[in-house]
Formats: sequence, structure tokens, C-alpha cells
Amino acid sequence: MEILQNMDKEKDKKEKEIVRTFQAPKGMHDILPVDQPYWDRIESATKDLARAYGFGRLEPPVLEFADLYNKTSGEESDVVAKEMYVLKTKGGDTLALRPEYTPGMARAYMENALSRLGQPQKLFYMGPVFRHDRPQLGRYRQFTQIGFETLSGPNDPIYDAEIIAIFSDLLKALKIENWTLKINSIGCRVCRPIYKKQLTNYYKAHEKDLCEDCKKHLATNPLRLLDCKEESCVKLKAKAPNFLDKLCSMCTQHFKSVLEYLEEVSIVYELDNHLVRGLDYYSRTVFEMMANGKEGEVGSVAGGGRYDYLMETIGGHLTPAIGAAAGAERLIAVMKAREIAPPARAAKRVFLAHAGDLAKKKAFGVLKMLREHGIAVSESLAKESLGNQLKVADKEGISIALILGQKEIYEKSIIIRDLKTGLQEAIPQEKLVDEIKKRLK
RNA sequence: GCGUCUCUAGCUUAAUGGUAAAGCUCUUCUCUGUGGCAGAAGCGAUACGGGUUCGAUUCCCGUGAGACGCCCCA
Repeated sequence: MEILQNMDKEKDKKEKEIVRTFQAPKGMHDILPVDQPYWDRIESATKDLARAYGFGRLEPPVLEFADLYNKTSGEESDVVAKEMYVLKTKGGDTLALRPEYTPGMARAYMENALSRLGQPQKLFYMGPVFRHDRPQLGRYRQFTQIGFETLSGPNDPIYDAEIIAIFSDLLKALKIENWTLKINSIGCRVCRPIYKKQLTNYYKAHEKDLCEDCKKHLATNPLRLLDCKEESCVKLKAKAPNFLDKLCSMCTQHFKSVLEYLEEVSIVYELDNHLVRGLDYYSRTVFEMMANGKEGEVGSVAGGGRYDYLMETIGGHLTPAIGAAAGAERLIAVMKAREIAPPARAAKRVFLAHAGDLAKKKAFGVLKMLREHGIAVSESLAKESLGNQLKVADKEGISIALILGQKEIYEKSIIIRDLKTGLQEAIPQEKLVDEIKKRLK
């Protein structure tokens, strides 16, 4: 006997080990029912804004050709070089799980000739993206981006401001206050090369004081030196030439207008001439929204910018475009850190309990009938005791219970019980739907 | 990719170099014709592997997982 028990224990252990190997992969998370209210809130806020601003949803596939990202986001960028999930198909194609949406949106725009539907095209999306990075607070390997993009149309700064306004509204809708908009312009293909050269020259003169990373970036993307947090590099930053002084007149005018539009709708911004962003395709306006954190809060919750040259790099025409994305998990992290509760879902459900085997069978039919009438019904029909069934109803916070027993079946009636007051009455079954609808109002 | 810390039931926490205690949760019963309360019972854990030791959950090493920070980003 004892030996048998020991064997059972051994067996249990082995089974557990097998289960343990199937954890969710690193940085991937289950979104549980308890957290659903946050997601519902974010999804509905996003859809409401899309409707209000006239954006249509476009969902490109999760997989794209890896080259799409290599060419646009930049092979040197961390997102592509270090964090992209790349896979080879049986047919020999090299695909990538999208590390961001923007290139896919541009590709879809071109492939489906959306320009023929009118310009600009205002599009939004909401879905998973993947980056093989080390997880930490507000950062996962699979996470959810919510983005708005305005593609084509005139290169008008009003679109830049509109995108920013949408994200400002999104934060407002989620009751997230106390955030900072950081904004900068990184010029166009006319003025950026000139600035880059000046910047390179400046840093070359101080190369010995730079950190290793910056030495590397100096050759490939000198703008990123402005973003470095190494102490010695930070010191050099102070005297580095300021891009805002070096913008060409077109870019200066564009940027000035963006800021004026923002002022028009009372969006407060903070100029940050070190804001560069790690993706190659950006030009002119770039921005980021930071939740001003107490500890336990993620910093950046949304970011984006203009990418006028992206379409060109994948074989399209020069097409002005601006867009941005927010991280849903980060928004939720901020909401949780600040104890912003999403609205509790209205629990307007009824509960159906049975008493006895025959009633159990009939109750199954009643359930189906009620649900066909659009009434949300909970049950615990598998429990035999009426008491235990009502216990479940109580735990779920339900206010109306229906009780069906032998007696009611013969009388073609059903008991409707108010769980808050304890008052109950038997009513004819054919009046049940109307009575429930009346009481739920 | 680099660094720091953590690991006892589903959750929160105890304890000990002698094989683990509790609260909450969950299941059932008291109570298959009436829930909340109460009482009782039950399920259920020292992440894994190795070392030291008569004996390790405790000490040491490794692995794993997680959290957080850096880089970068949403």
C-alpha cells in the first residue's frame, strides 16, 4: 500500500515536470479575464476616437517579408538588428513577425492602391507586435500597439498635430493625466545631411571621450549620439550643434506650424532637441509621450513621427505620412500604478437554478431559450444542491435568480427571486422573458 | 546583449540543519425546494539538479523561471 502511494507520488512529480516545461515563452503573457476590463476600455476608447477623427481600421498580417523592415526601419536599428523574430518558411521565404506596424501599413497602402480611395488615407490599427528583447516593467516580447497613421495627402503640419491630438485624447479617455509631450524635428533630406556632417565633425573632435556604442554610431547614425546616457557623452551633448538651429526654412516652417496647431488645441509640449528615435524612416516631426512616473511606472507610453520617405524606400512614390503608436500594456501599467479603475462591467445577468433531475433537464432548455432572447444567463446546473447553486449566484453578484423545480414544471411556471431583497414569486413561463427584461431595466 | 535581486500551496505570509504552519481562495458537508453568516472536513507547496552533511526547504555551486535596471523601444 505504502509502496503504491509512493509510486503515485513519483508519477505525480513526473507529470508536474512535464507541465512545467509548457510555460508561456519568456516575455509572453496570458491576458486573463480579470484584466479584460482594461482591454475593453482601451479598445472602445480607440474605436471611439477612430470614429470621431475619421480613421478606418487596417490590419496587416502579423508576418511580413523581413526585408520590408530591413529597408524601412533600418538594418542598423536595434529593433531590426537585435530584436526581430525572423523565420524561414518551407518555401524558402524569409519572414519576420512584425516588430512594429508602420512598414506593413505602408506596404498595404501601396499594395491595395488605397491612394485611389482618396487622399489622405487615415488608418488605425490595434494588435500584437513582437520584439525579442529582455522583458521588464511595461516591456514584453509580445505586446500590443495601438496606432494611427495619416498616409499621403499634402505634407501639411496639421496632420502631425492631429495625430498628436488623437493620442492626447486617448490618454484623456483613459483618465491618464500628468504626462509630457516631447517633440522635436529631425529635418528632411535637404537639411539633415548638412546637420549630420556638422554633428559628426563636432563629435570627431571629441571621439576619445565617447563611449563604445557612440563610437560605432558615429559612423552609421550620428543622430543617436544625442540620445546617449553615458556621462561623458552627456557632457558633450551640451555643446553639440542644435538641430533646431540648422533646419532648412521649409522644415522650420513645418515645425513651427505643428507647434502652433498644438497650441490652438491647448496641448502642452516640451521641445527636446535630443529626441531622435531609433528607427531610420523618420523625418521632420518626431515625438514621444511620457507618463510622468512615480516609481513603478513606465516612461514612454506613445511615440511616433513623420516618415515622408518610407514609401519611396519600398518602391512607391514620395508620399508624405505621419503616424504614431501607443503601447497598450504600458497604458494599462500606468492605469494600474495610478489606480485608475476601468468601469466595472455592468453585471446585468440572471441566474437559473434547478431543483431535481427532471428540472435540470428542462432548465437546459430554458437557458437556451433565454439566451436566444439575448438575456445573459449564468448557471451552475452541474451542482445538485439548490443551496450551492444560489451560492454561486451570490458570489457572482447576480440580483435575479430563476428557480425551476418539479412543481413549477407541472404548473408551467418558474420562480423569479430578487436576491437583494429575498422576495420571490412564481410567474407563468411564457411571461418570463418580458418579466426579466422589465426587471433588468 | 549586460547587470542586480528573488524563488515555500492558486494568492499572501510563517518556521526549522531533523521532511513544513496558517489566513484567504477553491471543493464538499451541516443545508439536493432557497444564497450571503457560521461550523466542520477536504484539495494543495519548499523551482530543478548537484555538493557539504548521519540528515538540506534551510548552507554552497550550477541551471531554470520571474521581477527590476541598462541599452533600445510602445
